Amino acid sequence: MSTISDRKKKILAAVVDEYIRTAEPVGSKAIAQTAHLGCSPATIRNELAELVNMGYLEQPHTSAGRVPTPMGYRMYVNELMDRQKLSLEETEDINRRLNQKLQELDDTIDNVSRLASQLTDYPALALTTQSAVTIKRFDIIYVDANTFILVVMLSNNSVRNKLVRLPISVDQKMIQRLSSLFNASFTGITEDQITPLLINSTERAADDSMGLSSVIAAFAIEVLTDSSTPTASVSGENRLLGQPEFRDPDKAHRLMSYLSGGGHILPADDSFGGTDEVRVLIGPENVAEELKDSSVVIASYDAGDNTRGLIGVVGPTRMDYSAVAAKLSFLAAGLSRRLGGGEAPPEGMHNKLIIKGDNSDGSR
Amino acid sequence: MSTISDRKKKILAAVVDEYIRTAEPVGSKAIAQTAHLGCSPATIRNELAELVNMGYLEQPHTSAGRVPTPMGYRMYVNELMDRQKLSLEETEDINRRLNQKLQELDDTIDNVSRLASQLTDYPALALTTQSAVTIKRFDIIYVDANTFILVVMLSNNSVRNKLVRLPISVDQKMIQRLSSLFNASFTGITEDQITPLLINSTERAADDSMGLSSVIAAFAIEVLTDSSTPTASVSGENRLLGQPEFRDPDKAHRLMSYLSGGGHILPADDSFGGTDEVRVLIGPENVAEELKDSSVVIASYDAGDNTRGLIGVVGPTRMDYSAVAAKLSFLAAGLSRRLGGGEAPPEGMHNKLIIKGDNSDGSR
DNA sequence: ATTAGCACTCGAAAGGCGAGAGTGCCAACA
DNA sequence: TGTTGGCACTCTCGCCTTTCGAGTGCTAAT
Repeated sequence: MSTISDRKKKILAAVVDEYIRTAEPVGSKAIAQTAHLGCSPATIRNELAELVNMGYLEQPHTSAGRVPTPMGYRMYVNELMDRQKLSLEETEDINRRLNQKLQELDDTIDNVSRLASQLTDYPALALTTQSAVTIKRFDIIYVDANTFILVVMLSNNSVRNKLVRLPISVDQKMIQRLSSLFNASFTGITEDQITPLLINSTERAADDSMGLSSVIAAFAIEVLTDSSTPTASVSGENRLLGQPEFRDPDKAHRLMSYLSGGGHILPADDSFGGTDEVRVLIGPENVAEELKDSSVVIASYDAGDNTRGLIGVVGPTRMDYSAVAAKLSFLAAGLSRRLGGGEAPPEGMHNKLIIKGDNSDGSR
Repeated sequence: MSTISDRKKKILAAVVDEYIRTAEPVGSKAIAQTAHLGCSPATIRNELAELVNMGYLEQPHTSAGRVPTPMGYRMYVNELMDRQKLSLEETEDINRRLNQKLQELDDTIDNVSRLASQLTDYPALALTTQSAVTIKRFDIIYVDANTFILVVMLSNNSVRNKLVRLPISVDQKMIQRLSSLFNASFTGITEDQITPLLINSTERAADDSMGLSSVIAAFAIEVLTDSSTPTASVSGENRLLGQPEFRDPDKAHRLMSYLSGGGHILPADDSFGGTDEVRVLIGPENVAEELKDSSVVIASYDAGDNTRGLIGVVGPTRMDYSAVAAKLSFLAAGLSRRLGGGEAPPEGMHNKLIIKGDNSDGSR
């Protein structure tokens, strides 16, 4: 791939900036005015023609302005765009919302996606890629002869409970016995270590003739699968309709349906790097067919207990990458600080914004 | 209001049915064929003209077919449409899904709205109008010197928990003392009965010099407010885009934004009647400006503990009222059976479908 | 009261036209 | 050699006109 002159870069950046702003193909004249390089529209036209040849730009039709190609966006994201720093108001706003959100019930993942969507004004989704979860503690609370409450504390420090009602009577002794037995033998193990054998032995040890053990074990399994199954939450699909590229209802419908289905945004294979890395996937770089002409910006955060969470934002390729990346990065850092175990930078501090993308060759 | 001939009713019904099916203005010829009354298109034209005069129909423009007015739909819903019974497959499908859904975590409200949306293929929302909730049981589980778990069982039989971590150490005795104290004095009371006075006395009784009581009380308050605050869950907004009347992206956007905001669908004033009543609000009968040209079908179910839940479906006025009402009714009955305390009819049984609407005078 | 016939109306789709934005190229220039 | 003004050209978009057809309203006959 041939090198690219400095002036071309400036022009390319100007085209992308302008196109992001207006959503209209941008012409030579406009660039001559906005990017203050001392040269005339004619010169710029020559440069533009070359940028088209190189594959960074394209024209919708012969006599229209230029529009960035995915490759153009890629160049822009990797090298050209100014890494936005958020204003003080913005950072304060985000922190304030974060504090407020996380205080509410810890349906965190819903809140995170909603927050991301509100901040960026694009549809957003949050997901956790929970790794192996184990039970840290197991308690059973006796309510009355037919009722007890299971309480399970997981290795990721979330607590789950379930109310169990029985058609038969159980005495308090039995519950206590079961409680301590489960607390002893079901802690520290992963889901697939809960075997019928284990359940059986517990049952015998507790002198449990009524099969309570299996009910309880079922709950343990349910909680563990549930917690180690990655869950997704999508918010603000409707914001898609604000974007001119989705004026076509069919197009919008397709993408929205895909998203509502908890769309799998990530290229499954690669593992995400460090916390403060932001990944950008542009148009055809996406694996999902439905996303081939949209872009996705993803940030990753430390959700504690070796769990990583992801926040993603979906929009047209003509997305405001700079602003979105900055916001997501900051949001992710904030979440890591609150949820993660590690040594996070103090609040309000800007992390260096590292943006990575698909390392596909530039071919189209 | 003058009476309306029998044949007119049949014609009106035919118009609405056909329009619901095709979304296109329906002409005299089409009716002559579908509704098998032995008369010619010309006769039907005369009748149609009168129906227009009476306000049941209108024409988009002079030489187009007829389209029902809200008043026409109202007549259709109240008297004309055949109360659909669901097929056996459909009822089985719903029951199956219900059983499955409710087994998963009891984020029931989300599941209910999602299910309603899937069933009807319209956007749906579920809400609970929780009444005064009290605490039934209060437990504190000691984990370690700095950690304990609060477990609260509410009068509506849901159980909430919270993990509390302290910068200071607490001994197990203290926790036990607090647990039994709270279990004694915080049960059976509503949120506003938790006064600083009460907290203080608990604090003193427990010999709690570290203010643990207020932390715990804060949780109690949080849970109670949270549970008695009505919450809404909206699903399937995107299905709106499948409807031809929402091909205009702006229109779609407006309504979707409104819905996503947890739109207040109900006319606030009136209390909902019995469980198995389905309410239909047509176009301008809606209070919210955003819904003035859409329709809403609402069913109510018994969510236990004197709590009523609502399931609503939103669509164009040209909505398939019959099918939607039948499905929602059945769904609501199923939910009542599972969640409610009372004497519900057995599974699979069809309840009589009672449809009520706005009792506004027929004026436009 | 119903029906067949017919002129009429109006919107949707198809074609034509002009304006304007933007290009590509060329010749002149530093 | 790179830059610039000039100019003819291209293509879309919006606007107007025309055509077509579905469906009506009215009238006269049954």
